[in-house]
Amino acid sequence: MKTADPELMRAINRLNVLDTVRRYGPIARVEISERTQLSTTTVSAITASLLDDGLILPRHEGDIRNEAARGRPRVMLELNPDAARVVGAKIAASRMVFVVTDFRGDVLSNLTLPIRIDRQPIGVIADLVEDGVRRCVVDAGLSLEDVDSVCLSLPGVIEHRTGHIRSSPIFRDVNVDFAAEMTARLNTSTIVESDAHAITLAHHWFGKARDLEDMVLISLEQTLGLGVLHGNQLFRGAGGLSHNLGDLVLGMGPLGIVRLSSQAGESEILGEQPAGGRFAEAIRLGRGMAHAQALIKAEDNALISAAIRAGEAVGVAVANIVTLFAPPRVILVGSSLALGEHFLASLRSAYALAIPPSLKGVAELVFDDSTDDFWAQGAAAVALYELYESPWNTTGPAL
Amino acid sequence: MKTADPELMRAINRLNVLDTVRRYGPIARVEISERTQLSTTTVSAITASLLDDGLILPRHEGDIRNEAARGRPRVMLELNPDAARVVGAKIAASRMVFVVTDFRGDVLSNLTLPIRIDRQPIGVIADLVEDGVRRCVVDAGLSLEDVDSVCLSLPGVIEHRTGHIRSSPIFRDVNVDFAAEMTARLNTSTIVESDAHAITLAHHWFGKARDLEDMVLISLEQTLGLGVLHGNQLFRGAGGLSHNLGDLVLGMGPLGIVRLSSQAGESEILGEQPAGGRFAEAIRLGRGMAHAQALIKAEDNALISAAIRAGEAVGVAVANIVTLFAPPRVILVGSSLALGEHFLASLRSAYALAIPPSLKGVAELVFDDSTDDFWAQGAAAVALYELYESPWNTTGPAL
DNA sequence: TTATTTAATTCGCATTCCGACAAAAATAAC
DNA sequence: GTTATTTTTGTCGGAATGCGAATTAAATAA
Repeated sequence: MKTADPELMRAINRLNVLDTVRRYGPIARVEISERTQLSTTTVSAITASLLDDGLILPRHEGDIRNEAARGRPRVMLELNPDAARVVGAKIAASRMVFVVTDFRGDVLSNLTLPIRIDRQPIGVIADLVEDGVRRCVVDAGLSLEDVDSVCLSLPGVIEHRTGHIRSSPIFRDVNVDFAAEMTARLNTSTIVESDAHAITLAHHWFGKARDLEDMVLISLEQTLGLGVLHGNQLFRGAGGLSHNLGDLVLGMGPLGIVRLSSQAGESEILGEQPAGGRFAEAIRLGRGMAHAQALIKAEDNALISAAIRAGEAVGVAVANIVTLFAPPRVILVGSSLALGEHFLASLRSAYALAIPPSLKGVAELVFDDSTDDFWAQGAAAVALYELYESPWNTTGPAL
Repeated sequence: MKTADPELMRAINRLNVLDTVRRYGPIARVEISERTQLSTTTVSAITASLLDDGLILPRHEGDIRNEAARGRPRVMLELNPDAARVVGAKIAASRMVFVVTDFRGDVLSNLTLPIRIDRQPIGVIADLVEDGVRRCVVDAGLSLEDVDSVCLSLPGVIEHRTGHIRSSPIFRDVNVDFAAEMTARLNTSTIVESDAHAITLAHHWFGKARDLEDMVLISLEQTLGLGVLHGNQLFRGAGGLSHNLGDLVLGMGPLGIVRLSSQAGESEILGEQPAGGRFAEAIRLGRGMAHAQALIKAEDNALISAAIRAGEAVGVAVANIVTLFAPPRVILVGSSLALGEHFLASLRSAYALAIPPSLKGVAELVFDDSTDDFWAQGAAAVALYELYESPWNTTGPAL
């Protein structure tokens, strides 16, 4: 257990204030005091220190005051966008998406590389990632020295704490210390995180879970992932392990184990397509779901039944997750949502059937089809959060 | 978020020291300092305060010293057993078990009431519980005024934080504020907790998880419960909700939803027995599993196949839990373990099939058939933990 | 009897947060 | 235009905390 000393105390309160400024910024000191339950004295001291470190700024321009406002006007504080830059990335099987954001998480530049990297050797992938990061940083008018941290998000089982990729559908090798590899290549602090966790934080910071401190997110992509937010924090399993939902067992059929991935995995939904055909080509390029959507509109029966089957499987899985975590909201994201109403309807009805009566109405189902940029922005948020936590001026006490 | 002030700091460190004394006591101050990473100065100050409050005692008698020990001898510290008394209880459908423990969690007296309370009105159950607590306290040679806290553990969905019983197989009513009801009746601070959580803490304190800070426990009784230990703490869901594993969906059969409880619930395993028969009578008295064990030994084919079916279902469920939490150990407890080798073997093989290859070997399966007393002792531990946490001398600073 | 070794305590310092008060900066009243 | 009022922000001293250095305590070894 971590020992509680004054330093930890300050770290906690600093993070608390900083995060309050992030969430509710521009915000006056008095309001920070109200929200954090810290005394105005303490808030003043901490904000002074944060101002001194250049992490926040007083807002002068456009002092919006109420008409009837009396007394000394509030000085609004907000994050200093220029306090840091980070890179967030979503690495998927058929594309990589990079964003550079400022200290607030606002996107400065983005870059999509539509490259199929499936099962390439680690060196090739690392080359491509390195290239993407560098190009995106240049696009933002920056140099890598200006970047404080990089967070790469990928599908699979990612051990954030150690930087290892235990297993990922896009890696041929297992148990790669990708964080160390990329830190060395970029000469910039680099961390890794599950893509599901990244999009979970994205929704907590910018999306459909800003108002919640507990929720669950399920990502339906090539891999099926899970993110659990618990008390405003990502719930990382025992060893920082992420969850691989696709491995969940839905039943023991006559042919053996039926896993969720075999019903709702991207490749299983799309099925075997004749090589060289237009559909197969679309899949190879990562446009499989978009193509499937078009085919479903044209009433392709095989695809429609696959979508329905997948929806049922996911609906049951979601119900099981809700049974375990009882979150107030479940957000579903990922490319499979593009399958359309057949998929969603069967998902909803399977969920309604599978959810135990006692939990009926506890969890709200929300569907979200964000762009890949949003995922990458979430990865950036992971990097930013670690910056917020890190002690900035370890060089002696605050003045 | 809780604001970090010196008071919180002290509370954290006090709890840390106290818990270290509990776990490793009798223990010298130097060793506490090593284990907690607190300075010897701080440990001295905190232990002085704990001694002052009478929560710990120096051990004089039988100073076991190493032969070759030089220097000033260590003063061993241990919990003061008389610092507090608590009552822990396991309330099940066909019996109630009470224990009175001292501050260390050692059992002073125990009492089993083999009463069937299934679905009785709340008043009747409360009467019986009140009676049991009072009798067990008297058995320990105490009066209720000597008891600092009572913790009642029951099956079902229990909201520990608010003291409400959301739903329980032994309650006719739902959403009962049982903690308030019993606090009023006993005139003693009373809390409620899921029985699965109680036995989870029992294993962490006294049983097969003393060495772990993360683990998962699955209880197989009338109700199927789950306890998750995360960082030495019980993981309580969003609203302090407990988990009801029986509601997990294992598959969509031709007859609709197949829930775990329909395969592995106690009543489903034992099946419909002819009313008035010996078996039915045994079930009514809570001896169903013992009876079943005897029948299985006598090669009752219906029961054997039920046991095998249940084992398969539980094995799959355990694999799914492991997929989500990746704990280093899973402890299985509960009356259903009495089904014997057929059940265990099919559980193990289903687990081996269902566990994803990447997680093979991550979790160790441990079976435990503790007495009901152990469950009740776990409930007592829940009560004790809250005492450890609570600020003892809010009356001014330490001297 | 003296030196050595280990454990525990005392003392002073740095840090934290907080309450009371004072300064700052605006509007409202005259 | 000057003064009073209101609200926000900063300053100062107090209380509590943990830590490092030095000191005391209590035993064995020489």
